[in-house]
Amino acid sequence: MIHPPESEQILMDRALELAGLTLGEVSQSLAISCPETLSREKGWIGMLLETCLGANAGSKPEQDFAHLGIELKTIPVNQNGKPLETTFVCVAPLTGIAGVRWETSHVRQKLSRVLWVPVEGERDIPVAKRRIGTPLLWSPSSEEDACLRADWEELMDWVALGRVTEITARQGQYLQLRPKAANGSVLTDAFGPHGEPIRTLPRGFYLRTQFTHQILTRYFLDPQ
DNA sequence: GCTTGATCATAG
DNA sequence: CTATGATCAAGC
Repeated sequence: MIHPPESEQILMDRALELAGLTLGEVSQSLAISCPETLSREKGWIGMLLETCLGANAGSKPEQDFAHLGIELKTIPVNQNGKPLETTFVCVAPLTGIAGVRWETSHVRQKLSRVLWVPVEGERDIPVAKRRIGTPLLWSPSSEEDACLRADWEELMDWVALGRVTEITARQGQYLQLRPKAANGSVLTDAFGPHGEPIRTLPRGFYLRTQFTHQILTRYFLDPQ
């Protein structure tokens, strides 16, 4: 077990050391077997990187590096550095949301500071041969924060009005709401349009690829 | 080709 | 079931 990094700089140094390595090389050094495909282990890359960077493994509802206030996100990209998938942020609260505000929302807290680690994600590259890219530490700009807030407020308004089942992934410029469950039979509590209790699929907030692409692009074109 | 809706593994 | 980690794959 690798111990948690004592500082942001140490975390970045560790992440930088991984840049250029393949997932096969990294997993082998940790004696972890690398799957042929991610179809049955969709979170494998994220777990692998958590292990090498010393994140507190497990399913605790807090940031990966809570003592540093940093969340780790691996992101699959193509050869041009363009994200291939949306990025899951957190589960959306469907009950007990009276009084929830953007400022104290889980979305904003999770995204307050993120260590993005791009990883080659094209499916024609064997998992073991996919290379890890240059990491980048990001916090939302005031513009990005405002955009996310607008999307979040619209989506949460619909939830508050009992319209969660009407929400589509087409809503939200950068932040969308989609199912987040093991399968279609998983149900959670929510409220319908007349305030009546209903059972519906759990939903999660996801960042569109356009948004994460901007983050990666901004960093490489306009480093701080 | 890209997005939306559906789904997979694991821990507690 | 809910939390963590996400990608799959049908359909537009």
